Amino acid sequence: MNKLPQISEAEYEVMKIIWDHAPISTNEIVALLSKTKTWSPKTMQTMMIRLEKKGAVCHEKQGRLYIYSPIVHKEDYVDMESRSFLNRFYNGTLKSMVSSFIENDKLSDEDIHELKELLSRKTR
Amino acid sequence: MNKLPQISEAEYEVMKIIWDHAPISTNEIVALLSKTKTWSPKTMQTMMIRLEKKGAVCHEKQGRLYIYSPIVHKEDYVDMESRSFLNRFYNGTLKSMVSSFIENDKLSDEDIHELKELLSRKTR
DNA sequence: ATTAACATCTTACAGTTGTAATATATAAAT
DNA sequence: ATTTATATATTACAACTGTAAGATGTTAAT
Repeated sequence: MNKLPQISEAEYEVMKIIWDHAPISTNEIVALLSKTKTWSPKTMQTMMIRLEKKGAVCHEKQGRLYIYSPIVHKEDYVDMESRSFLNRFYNGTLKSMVSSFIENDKLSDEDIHELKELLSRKTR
Repeated sequence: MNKLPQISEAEYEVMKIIWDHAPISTNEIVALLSKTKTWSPKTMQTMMIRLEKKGAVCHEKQGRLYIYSPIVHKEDYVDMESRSFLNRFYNGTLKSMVSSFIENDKLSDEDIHELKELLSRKTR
């Protein structure tokens, strides 16, 4: 049961690219991130280095280029964050969160309908 | 639409006490926090000062004692954090989160049943 | 009046994060 | 061979966080 590293918000944006496109070179990461972020390539590179130091990703060399791959699994990470979030704000349960959303009218009738659909489908 | 301050994880623990017990003195905050935290009272006081600087709480004096009250509303804050969390990890929708929980078998039959209950109650 | 308690105020310090700039090494171009 | 381009490595720096310790001021006790 290896503990997952903590990944900052900006680092997480880099992780998403790596998860979706690994194995992927530094340049490709920069190109993809540039589509949505205004960060300097230097900044992006700092993220990659930090992610590697944290054990979230690794790289292999291809000539002098770095090719990155994830070590941490996305599902595991999102899972951990979700549990942590629910613990912090909703007594640790999804039910509590959904309940609160309903109470505070955060959900449209449409949303509620879709959720019921989802749940029904699961109960065979 | 005043922007909410960012409140760190440790600061949030202090906020919870203030939300639940305001108006509340420094000493009472320390006493209540000590039940679950091992922090030094100095540390707790630092949190209070930072929360005030951020505009999350305010105080009035009673003799030389400080009596704290929240400025930021808990609902608003949890709301913001929830939206932010969903955006980061679940495309911004609760549906996506619930869906993922179902897919990954994070929910017991019991949980699913209760959720359906909740949702049904709301539809009229 | 002094002193002891104690509340608040000021300062500290290292780790993380956001956000790069500069330096170095190496491959490509001429 | 030299210059140029470019990838990686090193360094920077301030804000935020966790975690307090020490200084100062004020009330309470003697």
